[in-house]
Amino acid sequence: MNTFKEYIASQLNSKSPQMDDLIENCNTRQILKDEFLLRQGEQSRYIFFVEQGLLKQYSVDEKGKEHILMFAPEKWFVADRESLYFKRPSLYFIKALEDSRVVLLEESFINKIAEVDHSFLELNNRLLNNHILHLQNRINSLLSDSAEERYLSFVQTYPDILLRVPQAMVASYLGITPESLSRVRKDLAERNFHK
Amino acid sequence: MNTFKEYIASQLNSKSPQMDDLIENCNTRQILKDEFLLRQGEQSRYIFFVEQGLLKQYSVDEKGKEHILMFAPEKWFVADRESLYFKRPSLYFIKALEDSRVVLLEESFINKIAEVDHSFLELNNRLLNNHILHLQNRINSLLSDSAEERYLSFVQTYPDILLRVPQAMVASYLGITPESLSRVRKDLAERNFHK
DNA sequence: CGCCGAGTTGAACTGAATCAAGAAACGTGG
DNA sequence: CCACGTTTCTTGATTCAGTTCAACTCGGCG
Repeated sequence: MNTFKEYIASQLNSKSPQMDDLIENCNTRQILKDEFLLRQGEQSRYIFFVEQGLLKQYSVDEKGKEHILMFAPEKWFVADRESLYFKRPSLYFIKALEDSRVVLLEESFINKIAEVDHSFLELNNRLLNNHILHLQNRINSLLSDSAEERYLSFVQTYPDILLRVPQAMVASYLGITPESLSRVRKDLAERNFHK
Repeated sequence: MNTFKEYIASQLNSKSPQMDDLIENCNTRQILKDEFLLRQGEQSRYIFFVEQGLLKQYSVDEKGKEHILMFAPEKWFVADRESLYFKRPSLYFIKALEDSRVVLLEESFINKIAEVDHSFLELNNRLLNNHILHLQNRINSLLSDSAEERYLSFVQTYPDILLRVPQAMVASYLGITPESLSRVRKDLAERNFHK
């Protein structure tokens, strides 16, 4: 098991029956590989928490090319905050890369649970701050680093995800073509070999 | 005038003398062009609110090249959340591009003011969400768009900043060289002229 | 005047994209 | 267990967007 309830319990030191109630009232959905949780143009109503499986958030440009904004494996949250929070049609898709189990959290959930347990706000804040710093560092990496450097730090940061998704998706996350990633890997392998 | 107090008042509908107290107890600093508010390697203690002037947050890579993560004009917040929130040495610099007046907010300020006025958490949340969506859209733009497209959307989004900073800094924000930006602009001008 | 920083322009170069073809890996049904 | 098609990955040849480096222009300002 790897539930939302357990995750919250592990992050918060307090417990209460009312909180358990709230958490158990959330919708949990079992979804299949390639199912959508959100489509470009739709308005998103939920923050998603991944209990099991793997999601991707991505955009599709005019030429039909995918650009992956994030992968969300177990214990991660994904949301299109622009759509959810500012009630605008979403620019992004969210789709399952594996059969997954996902908890759907309405926007009001945060407020409700915060009423019951004030330390939850602390957690929420930590999560938001953490998200921001990751995005910031990714921007910095896109501005500063070569394709190879970005690949290496991806391998460092997400070794688990590397093994779970096709190479072409890693390329899309890094902002390069699958062909380029293949060559980057070839170069690295050769340089490693000749030591 | 263009104070932090006024800004908060404009964003919140409630007012209280205790809140005014808290706000007035914050340090405000007058800083000169080219002064630093944060250096790479230091640990940041503050969220900065710009009352007047203009800041930039940026990194410097091994080759000494600058990469601008954000500009912060009047009424904006800047912080290195990685450093502030997670107590790590900062990867970034924050520096004044003009003589500026900046309010220094300690991390605890958020908690204190939230105790006094609960609707402040709402505002804090809106700001964090807003920040996240901007970062996300910028990543998407770096993944999807050409230099020219990124320049055009910069012009759209920050027409004011465009006029206040040297072109080379816009280039650094966009992730291209000053020479490239010069050529992008030339091309745009020519294409506009021929019809 | 003459200098200085900011911006432009040119020519050569390079990292990554594109297009096209082939090789491996994989699952599925016979 | 093999034969099959499908999706994934690699490789090569070519093109292209953006970089690099160097020289030059321009406008302000002492």
